[in-house]
Amino acid sequence: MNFIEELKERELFYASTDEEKLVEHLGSGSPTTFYIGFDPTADSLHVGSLLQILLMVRLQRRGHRPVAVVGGGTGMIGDPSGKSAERKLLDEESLNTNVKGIERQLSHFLDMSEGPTGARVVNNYDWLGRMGYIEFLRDIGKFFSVNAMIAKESVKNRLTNREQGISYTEFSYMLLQSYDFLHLFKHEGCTLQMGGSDQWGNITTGIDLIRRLEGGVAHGITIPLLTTASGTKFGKTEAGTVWLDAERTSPYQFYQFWVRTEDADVIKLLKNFTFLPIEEIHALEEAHNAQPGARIAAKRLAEEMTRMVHGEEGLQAAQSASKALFGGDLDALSARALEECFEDVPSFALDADTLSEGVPLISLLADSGFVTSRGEARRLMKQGGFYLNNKAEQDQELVLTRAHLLADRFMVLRAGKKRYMLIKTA
RNA sequence: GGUGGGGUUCCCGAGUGGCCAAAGGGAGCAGACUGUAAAUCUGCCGUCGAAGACUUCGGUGGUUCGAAUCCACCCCCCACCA
Repeated sequence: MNFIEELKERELFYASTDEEKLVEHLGSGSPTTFYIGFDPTADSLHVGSLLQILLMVRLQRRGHRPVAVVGGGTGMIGDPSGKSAERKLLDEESLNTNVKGIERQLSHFLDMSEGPTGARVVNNYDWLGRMGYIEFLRDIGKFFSVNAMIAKESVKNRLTNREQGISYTEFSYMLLQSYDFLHLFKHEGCTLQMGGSDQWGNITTGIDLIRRLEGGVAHGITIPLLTTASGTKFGKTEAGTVWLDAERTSPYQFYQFWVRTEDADVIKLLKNFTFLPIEEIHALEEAHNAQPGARIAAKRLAEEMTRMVHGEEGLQAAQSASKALFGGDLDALSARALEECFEDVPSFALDADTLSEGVPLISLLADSGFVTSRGEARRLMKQGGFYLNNKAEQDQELVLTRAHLLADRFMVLRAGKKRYMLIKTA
């Protein structure tokens, strides 16, 4: 099975340039160098970009050579594709921090070893940053037709939008991305760019540029943008974006994110994100349909993803914490089991002396960050959604003392069915 | 630089002197139903609180008993023209 077929089978194919030639190119026996660009809008990548990373991994495993371009230069501009509003520009310092963080994460997934298929991470600021404006206009700008540029969907939307226009800066974005491709073609022998379907215009423009300036042949593949069956943004939870960095999204939270995948999405996500053989995914689908309540597929998805991102150790922590919290009777849990949860579950340290004097529950809820305000704490309790140590608690005047501790050290706060926080005395 | 249109609570978006903490929708949170799913229904959704009080409608200063709403100046965004 060739790469394109693999992508199609995994619902990861959206469009490509001449498919026949592309397949031939990739199957020639020698490694093809390909690239994907990453936006340095934060110092960590999130589950959305993970899909792109895994795409690189898939192709690298087939004996090709990945180049990850971190957009240190283009990040200063902002891609108008898929955006309805002008982007805020990042300053150089935070950009640098972000670039470093992303580089570190990419190296976790890609094989960075020396050799013909060893991955590289490059920063396009290295070539864009030192290019002069006049030089750019003369050498590159000359080859772009404004007529063609304004016909691009991404630009057209912003052009016809009366409320939100497009700045010259953003308008120039596609030139820079095209230049990236050209640069990589010349210096890295890169002949393939991949990206989300919103990148199609930018990719083809780059291919055109390579043909015109170098007479070279380059290719492009796009994959579908991630959406969920219920139309919400993928990769967001009540706590915000799901990051790959354990500091930002703990393995427990990461695991939980995947466990809660909607039925309608779970099989697609298994195909998109995991390396499980397609036959195994089909088997999971059957098992799921046979007894959907068991959430077999979602648990497997969570397991695979957590292991992939946080390792076996992270997976163990996430699973044991999940088991402890969703297992039922907290009283039966040992201090040790609770302690293990702390590594991962959001927690808050409470001063033991303060507790001896008594702490109003409402205050603790707000101060620990469990809820955003005292008003919300009251609301939560009034509506019956609050649990202290897994027992419903509606007394808004309750003052906590040492008597409320589990195993003499802990308290477990819970909102609704699934949001937990552990309070630990110190 | 000119003309016109805008900047409202997380987002979109009503509101043009008191009835406005501010319609409606979305997002979010909780409850019911469930399977840590979806859909649906219900409640909540500025802060503190028992009531009630306090802060908010780009900024600053005015007018007024009273302003998100009127006036002045300023800042920012958009469109068209130059």
